[in-house]
Amino acid sequence: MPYDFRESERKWSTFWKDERIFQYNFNSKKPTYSIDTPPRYASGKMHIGHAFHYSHIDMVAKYHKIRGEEVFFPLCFDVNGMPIEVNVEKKYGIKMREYDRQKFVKLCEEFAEGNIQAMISQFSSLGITADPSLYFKTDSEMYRKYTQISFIRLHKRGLAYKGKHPVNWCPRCETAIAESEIVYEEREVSLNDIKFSGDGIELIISTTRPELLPACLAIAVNPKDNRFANLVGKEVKLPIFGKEVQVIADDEVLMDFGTGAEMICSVGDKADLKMIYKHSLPFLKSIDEQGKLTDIAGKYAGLTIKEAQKKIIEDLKTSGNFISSSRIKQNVGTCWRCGTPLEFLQKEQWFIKSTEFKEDLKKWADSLEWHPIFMKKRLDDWIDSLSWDWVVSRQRYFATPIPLWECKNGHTVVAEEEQCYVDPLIDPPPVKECPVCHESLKGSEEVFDTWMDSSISPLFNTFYDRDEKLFSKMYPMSLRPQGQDIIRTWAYYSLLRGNLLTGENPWKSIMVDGNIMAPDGRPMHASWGNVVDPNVLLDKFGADAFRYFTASCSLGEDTAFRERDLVRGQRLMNKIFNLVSFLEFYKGKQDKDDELRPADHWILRQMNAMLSQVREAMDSFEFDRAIKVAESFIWHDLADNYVEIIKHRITGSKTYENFYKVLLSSIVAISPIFPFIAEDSYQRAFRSREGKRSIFELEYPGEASFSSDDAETGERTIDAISMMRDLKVKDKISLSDGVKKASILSSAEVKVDDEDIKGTIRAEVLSYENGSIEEKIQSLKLTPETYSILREKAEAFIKYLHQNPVVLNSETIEFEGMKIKREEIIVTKSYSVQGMNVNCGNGFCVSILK
RNA sequence: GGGCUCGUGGUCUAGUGGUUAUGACAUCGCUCUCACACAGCGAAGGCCGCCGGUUCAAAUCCGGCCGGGCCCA
Repeated sequence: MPYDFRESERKWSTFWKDERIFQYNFNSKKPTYSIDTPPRYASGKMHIGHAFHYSHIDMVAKYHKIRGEEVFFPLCFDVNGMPIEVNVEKKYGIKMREYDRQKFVKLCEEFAEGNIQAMISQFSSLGITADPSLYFKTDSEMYRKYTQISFIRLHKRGLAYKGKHPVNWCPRCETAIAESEIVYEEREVSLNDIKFSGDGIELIISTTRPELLPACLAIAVNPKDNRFANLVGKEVKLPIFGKEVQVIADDEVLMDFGTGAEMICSVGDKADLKMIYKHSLPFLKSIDEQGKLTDIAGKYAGLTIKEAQKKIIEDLKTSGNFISSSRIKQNVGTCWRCGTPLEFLQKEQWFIKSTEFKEDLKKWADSLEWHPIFMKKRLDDWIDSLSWDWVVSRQRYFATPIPLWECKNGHTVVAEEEQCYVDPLIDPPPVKECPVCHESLKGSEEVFDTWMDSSISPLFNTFYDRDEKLFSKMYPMSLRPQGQDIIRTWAYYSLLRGNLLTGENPWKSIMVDGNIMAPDGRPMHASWGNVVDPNVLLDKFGADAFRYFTASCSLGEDTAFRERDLVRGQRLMNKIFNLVSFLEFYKGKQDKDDELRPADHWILRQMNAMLSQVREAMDSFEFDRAIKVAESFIWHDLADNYVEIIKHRITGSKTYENFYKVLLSSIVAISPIFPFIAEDSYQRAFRSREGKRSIFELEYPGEASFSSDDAETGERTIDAISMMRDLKVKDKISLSDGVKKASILSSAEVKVDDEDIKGTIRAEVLSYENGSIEEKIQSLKLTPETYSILREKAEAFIKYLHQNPVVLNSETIEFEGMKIKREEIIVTKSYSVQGMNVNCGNGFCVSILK
């Protein structure tokens, strides 16, 4: 009966849950291995990318468990923020900003909660055993409390402050628009060339926004641009307005856009914003919330953007400053609701200081262990590129409220720590009135950037401020696993917050994962029709097969989805099932005493090598290497060769015991990747003797002792047997049929295990023959060391050896004045034996006689 | 446009200076063989994206180009 993975997966995931196999034990004496689980965002079903990431994380968790560590792997969900708001709007056909705020938040909470249940069950079917006893959700009061407290602490230390920063603003809806609410549209706009003049100089700039002329702060040119080389640093006058601005150099100015000179205004777009911070220019407000020009626009004040644009162009024409205009295509950010082009509007925002910690941040990042290492460079580059502090306030509903109250004069009162969790729209301020101007206080309507919540996960997980003793034991955590796309957010902000609040990095190492692409190599998009549903895969191939695929992807690299890897995974799963069936079949049928034979030593040697390679690979998060090594051992060494050789003697107790041990060790080694078949095998064939409830309560196997000499003989025996079996296949002799004679043909002595050969091949006799065997050099290899000594003469040397094989009989070989040791040459010979059907390998040939 | 990254048989992939480039899936032979036909044995299939450089020697190091991916508050 073949392996029923559906039944097995159902059974063991329930078993793990009921028996709490993966529950963290706070009283354990084992060292803790803690994982800062990415809180899964609860906006909908998990897709294949999530399944992929969490499978990797789960492999790490299970691996550390069998390495004897107490694994802290919380089950957690992120719910704050816009995607859920948008989903709720869609689901109920409502608009957030036109709906009652508290009711809307309730709908968001319910929506998220509904998804969470579905996600927990998906985790479970993937064999991901994140610990429900360590459950958290980022909108719980307990969690938000620490988001708020951490803000209060940073505020007290002067690290949180209020300043001006632009937000995307829809002048028609009169509201802030989040980045992800922006719809980019290609529109045709006018690019106008306008003449600026100064003290004996003149230059022509290009702009699509002439109405921002009154807010012009500077003219920027590229320092490499010879056309403007003599103008940098000089002052020019704004046409119409007469104000003097400086010509500055910045290498981000595009030389081939328009005339190569551009206005820096406050604030037309993101490029302007960067320039303003970079060159410390002031913020001017030339457009107001309704999209009309402000007082600084002088006679244009009160005009709409369109009107002002027309009027200013007309006036520029009159004054002779208008040179020309051309139509270009441009991506314009528009409001998702009404399609109005958005403005960048300066508003009061809360910041957390980060730019002054740039050098510290790089040092902190440097003291983390990165997997893979190149991901650190991305963070470093991000840090280097920072021009302004972290803006933490958002004008939205479903997130952690900023714990403060304001009076009408703009003074703020921040909540006391004891009040948290606090909602200033509901709860009263800690003082009755503004301590500065005695005006009444109003709760802030703003909420935190959701990264404020997510980036305290390592603090929350380690009981920061809740339990000093636990905190000092748990912090920093062992590992932060995360996606490459959020290095600049989650990793960066967590590193900043953790260090600012505790003076220490939040984790010891970080593992950064790539993405799963569609089979066509592009990202999966519903609209491209290339999405692969993980549930379909689980039903068709099973969770272990899916995990096999995820293991075969190198950490940090984007990999196209490959169903064929699931095919292979499923086959390996069945291979293991059948090996266990074989063991079970012979259980209790041992009726003779025996001794370990060379092949047994050989399999132990191979197993040791496999175990240490898998360990090294898993220690460095190289799942692909781990699965490859384990698979090759199980499939080829164990199943193809060892099982064949012991079939004739498994009724001996030592043989059986050896197979039992090797098989169990192999299954334990692979259990983090193949948890279901591993558990199933354990329960079926090993639990009654091993005693532990689950395979995950066993420890990673240690080194087995073996004799090297015997292992060598074993290897030759394996070679001889596989060549002989091959001959049987070629001669169409059934493998179960006996043969009269099996022969080893060689000119030199060959040490093999006669009994195993006879037993496996079912030969009556094994004879050693020194017949008329012709030896021919099949291939010659030099060790790399020899190769580097011989260099260009290497090929000539190899040719010489081919022509004069006799010299290989001496210890040292002289060639063009150089002496090369015989042992530096690796020779493979080919053999032929006249009149006989033979198979030849490394050092000898074999034949069989029916 | 910038940073990082990837580009290897039909498909996907291993391989960070050396000799005959790894494996999987698919394909084609031959075998129901007593754990497994979800298997075994064998075969075919590659100027390692392109161009140039360094080197006795490059899939591998360097530069440029072309194409894919992530990120750019």
